[in-house]
Amino acid sequence: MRGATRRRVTAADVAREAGVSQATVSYVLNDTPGQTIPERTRERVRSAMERLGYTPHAAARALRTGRSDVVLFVVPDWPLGPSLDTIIERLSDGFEDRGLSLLTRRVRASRPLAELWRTVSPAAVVTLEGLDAAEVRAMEDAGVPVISAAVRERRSGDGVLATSQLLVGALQLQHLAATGHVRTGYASPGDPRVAVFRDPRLDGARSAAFELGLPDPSDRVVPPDVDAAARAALAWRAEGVTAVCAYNDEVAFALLAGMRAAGLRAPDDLAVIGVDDIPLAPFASPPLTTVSTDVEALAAYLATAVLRRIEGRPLPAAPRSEAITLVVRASA
Amino acid sequence: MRGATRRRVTAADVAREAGVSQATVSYVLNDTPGQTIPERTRERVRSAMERLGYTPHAAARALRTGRSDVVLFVVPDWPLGPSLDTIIERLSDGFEDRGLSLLTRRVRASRPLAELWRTVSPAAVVTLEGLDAAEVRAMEDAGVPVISAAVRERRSGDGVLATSQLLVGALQLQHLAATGHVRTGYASPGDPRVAVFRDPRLDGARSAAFELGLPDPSDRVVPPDVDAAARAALAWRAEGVTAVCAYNDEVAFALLAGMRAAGLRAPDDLAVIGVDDIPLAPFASPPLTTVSTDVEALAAYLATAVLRRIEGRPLPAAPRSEAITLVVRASA
DNA sequence: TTGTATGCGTTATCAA
DNA sequence: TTGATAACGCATACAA
Repeated sequence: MRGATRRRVTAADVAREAGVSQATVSYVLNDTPGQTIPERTRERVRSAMERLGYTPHAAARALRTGRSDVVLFVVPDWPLGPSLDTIIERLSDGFEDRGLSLLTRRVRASRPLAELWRTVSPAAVVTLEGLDAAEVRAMEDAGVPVISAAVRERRSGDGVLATSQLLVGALQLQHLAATGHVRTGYASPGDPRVAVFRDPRLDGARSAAFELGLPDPSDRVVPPDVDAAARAALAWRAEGVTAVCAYNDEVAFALLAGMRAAGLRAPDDLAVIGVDDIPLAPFASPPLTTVSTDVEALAAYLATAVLRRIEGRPLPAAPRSEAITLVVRASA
Repeated sequence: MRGATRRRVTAADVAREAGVSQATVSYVLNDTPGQTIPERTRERVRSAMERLGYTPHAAARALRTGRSDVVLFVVPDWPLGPSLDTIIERLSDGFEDRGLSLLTRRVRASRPLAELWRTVSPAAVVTLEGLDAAEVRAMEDAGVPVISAAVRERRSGDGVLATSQLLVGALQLQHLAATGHVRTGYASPGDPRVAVFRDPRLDGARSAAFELGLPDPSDRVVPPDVDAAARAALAWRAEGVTAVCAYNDEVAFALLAGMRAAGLRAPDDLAVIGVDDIPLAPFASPPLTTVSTDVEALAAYLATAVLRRIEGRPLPAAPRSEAITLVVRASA
């Protein structure tokens, strides 16, 4: 039986079975507007489809319409952590019932995308970073809506959601200030690729410090290594720093571990505040105080934005700024 | 300008530009074997492609060949943690230069897949769970290779990689036994959907205990909640348990946090060993001893298996059993 | 060595 | 209310 490769069931087969023309099948399949097909016929066609186990062929449809049922999600190369999963999951969920599939593609940052989207002819393109303007124009010209959650900075214009990383950093520092800290540190991740996120976060912390009349946060790299983290912690202590904003929760975990190794305790010797509120954050020792960026909201926004643009409807109003929440636990 | 939607560049355009027939373009594009095309012509065609910015249309190609450039990765609904990312990333990487795209789709367990693969006509289907046998047969009959990393149990036959979860559990318990523990516990996750992994792992621990003449591990649920975890830890202590195998590192983190809350210390009051060796494992307090399942190897195997089957070549020998490694840190 | 012609399964235009 | 029929862009059997 191997390789018997039964021919696939086509719309023509359904038509024959239902005793109608193949065009009619297409009409009832797509509820083509402007076609008046009596319920009787529709029913006949539908049951024929059912009986034969008909499934429309995506490729044929795509060839004909010039648009596939795929939404291309271009993900930059940087380590993004668990938030990415949330986004992907929410997007897929949102698309499933509309018959759209999410094609996720990690791409080395700012590599030309032309080949990718031209071959796939996606229904839309979603990205996290701000894409090259010329490239966006090319896609839009070709009729491919581009929805981008620019993380870098606020930009006006269609399809751009401003996720203010500045606010994240500011909120961290404000919390530290509110709990009485004056000299602060900023724990940057080892991986340089995340600079796109780190820079604005650090800037946010910086300006918050400035506005509060506090000294500039002292920036140090905290790599995912206990010893190195310990050294960083000690160095901060030596310069009188009493609290540090970590780039994200993973960096915070590393720092906490380093402090433990160095005999330092949080929050008394050094307070630590993270970003993301990852699932393990409550289980840190001590439980991690962090800033939650509500990726769910971001994902939800992206999903509806995509759907709206595919349907040619106007974009929903972007959430004023992401719902950024302080989650206070014990570490700061 | 909006909606000017320039017609796309087709192979015919390239042919015209290069002064050859469309067939020739196709030949050089695909290095069609059995065609002898002089380098001169090839070059002419290639430069024409370049000049016009030609990109083959995936849909048309798929329609013609009956096979798209998409590899469908069917992921079950259970929470899989960071290993999934690794698998996805490795698979995508492995496929990229072959021009294949990974289409990841989370699917509520054991829902019929027919609609999905029939519409997409993927080059192959990769799954983690054992799929319904009839469904697998249907796909293979339709010429779609199915590669599945069965996690449930060892099965013989094509395309099935046995990932012995039994061994994982056994290794955990053996380590605890080797470090002098007699009465042990098993920390199950709160989410019931992961039973597919949990059951064999627990079974593995059980039989290892049996073989060593030790009492059966005492199974308790440790939900992702500090208080509940604390209660579980106390309960274990009360029954004389001195060490527990956690279902995975996340459960271990929760347990460790619960113990801390209950004033218990690892490994003296209760030793804890996890599974997965997640990136944060070294930063646990104390650093987490765990069993690493080497997803990299699994992913690598899956990737080459897919490629081989697509090319119609025989499957590589499955790794005898996954390279399962004990990573000893401080918690057990 | 290259070109011609055909069909893959759909959708959409136009007649009937 | 429905049915022929012509693309869509490409791969390939066959002819030249």
